[in-house]
Amino acid sequence: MKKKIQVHVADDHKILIEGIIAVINTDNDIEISGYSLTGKEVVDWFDEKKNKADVLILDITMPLLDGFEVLKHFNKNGIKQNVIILSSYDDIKIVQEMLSLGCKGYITKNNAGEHIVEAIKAVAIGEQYFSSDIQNILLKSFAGQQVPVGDAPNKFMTDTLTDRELDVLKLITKQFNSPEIANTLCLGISTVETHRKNLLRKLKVKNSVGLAMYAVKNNIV
Amino acid sequence: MKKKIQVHVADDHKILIEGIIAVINTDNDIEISGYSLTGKEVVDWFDEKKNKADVLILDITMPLLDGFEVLKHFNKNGIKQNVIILSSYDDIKIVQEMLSLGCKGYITKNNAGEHIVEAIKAVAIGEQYFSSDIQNILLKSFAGQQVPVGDAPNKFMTDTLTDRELDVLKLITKQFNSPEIANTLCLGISTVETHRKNLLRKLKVKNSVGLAMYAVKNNIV
DNA sequence: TTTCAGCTCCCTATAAATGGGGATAAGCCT
DNA sequence: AGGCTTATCCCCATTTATAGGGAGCTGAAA
Repeated sequence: MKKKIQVHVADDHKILIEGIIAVINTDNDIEISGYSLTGKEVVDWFDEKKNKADVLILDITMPLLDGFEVLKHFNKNGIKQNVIILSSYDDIKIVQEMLSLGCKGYITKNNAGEHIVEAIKAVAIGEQYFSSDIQNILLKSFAGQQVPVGDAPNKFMTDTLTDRELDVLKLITKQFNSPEIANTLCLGISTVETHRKNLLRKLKVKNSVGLAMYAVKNNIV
Repeated sequence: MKKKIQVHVADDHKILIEGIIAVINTDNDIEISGYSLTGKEVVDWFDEKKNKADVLILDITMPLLDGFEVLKHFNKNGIKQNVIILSSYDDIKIVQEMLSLGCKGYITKNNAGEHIVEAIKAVAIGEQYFSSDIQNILLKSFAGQQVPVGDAPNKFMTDTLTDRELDVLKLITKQFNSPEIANTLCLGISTVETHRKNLLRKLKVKNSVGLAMYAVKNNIV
C-alpha cells in the first residue's frame, strides 16, 4: 500500500479546517497530519518538531504571523516545503508576492471544495496548481503587462516607510490637512507635502483617500 | 420521530459551507435544507419559494447583498426568521447593529465548530446564543459604558445616507475623484460635489479622508 | 394638493492637494 | 571618501476639494 500524502492545514478559522478535513477525507490518497490556527504555530511546528508535511495548506490572514511571514521564515531558514495558499484574496499583487515567496499553488476559498484535492495531488508531485479564477488574473497580468513582478509590491511597504512618513500618514488619517500637519509636527508645509508625495509614490495610491485606506488595511491606525 | 431542525446556510465560501454541513451532520436533530452563496440568493430563496428554515446561518461579507442588507430586507417585508450570524468580525458595533436588526445569535468563525450545533438548537427554540468571545465583548460594552446607545454616535448614520450618497461614498473609497465618479455614475460633476458636501455634513467629518475612514469603520466597504 | 426629501445641476470663490523640478544638511554604511 | 537615505525646505503649475449660494424636477407622504 502506497504511503498517503501528508497534509498540514493552517487557518485561523477552525470551522474552515474542519471543512477541509471533511473534503479531504473523501479521498484515499491524502490524510491530514495536523493543523495550525496561527502562523506562529506553523513555524513552531517546523522548528521544534522538525516535522514536514508533503503539502502545507496556508491561509494568509492569521494571528501572530500571517502567511507572508510564514513563507519568509521558511525561505530564511532554508526550509523546502510545498505550500498551497488558500485565501479569500484574489488580488494580483498578493498572488505575485506569494509566488515570489515560493508557494507552489494558490486557490481561493470560493471554489476550494471542487479543486482542493487535485491541487494537493498536483503540488505533492512537484507541479504547480492554481484555481481557475487565479489562472485568469495571472493570465490577465501577463497580457496587460500590469505589475511586471520584481519591483516592490504593496504589502509590506510599511517597512520601507520612514518614521516621518508614518507620522504624516497617521495625521492624514485623522483628517488633518497639510498646514495642520506642519503645525503639529513643527515642520514647513513644503516638507509635509514632500512626505505626502513620497507616500503616494511608495504606496502606489492615487490620493489621500488611498493613503487612509492603506493605513487602515495595514493596521497603522 | 421528531421533525428535524431545518437549517439554511449562507456564506460566500463554499468550503466553509461544506465544513458546517460536515459538523452538523454529526447531529441527528438537525439537517441542512439548503444553502446560498450570496445575499441575493438568500432573499430570493424567501421571496420566490416562500420557504422558511427554522434557523438561517448568515455570513456578513457576501457578494451582491451583505448580511446587513439581508436582515434589513427581512424587516422591511415582515419576514420572521431566526438568524445566527456567523462572521469573522468581533467588532462591538457590528454585533450591536446585527442585534438591532433582529438576529438571534452571533458566533465567530474562530470557535464555530464547537458551538454551532448548540447555537442552532438554542435559536430554534427561540433562545438567544452568543459564542464566548462575543459574550465577552458584549459584557465589556455594558460595563465600560462605551457606545451609550440613543444619541447618534455614528451607528445608524448609515441609514440616513441616501442610496446615491452611498454610491458616491463607495467610489470615494476607491480613490475616484469627482469627475471620475460623475463619469461612472453618469452624473454631472456638480451633482457629485453636492453629494460630497452632504456626506461631509451628515457624517460630521472634515474631508474625503474622513469619509473613507467612516466607510471602513462602518463596513460600507 | 401641498409639502418635503431626494436628486439633479449651476455659479462663484478660496483652500488644498497633486506633480514636476531642485536644493541643503545630517547621518549611516562600506 | 563616496554613496546612500532621510529629513528638511523651496519653486512652479495644474487639478481637486471645500464652502457658500440658488434652483428645477420627481415621487411619495401628509
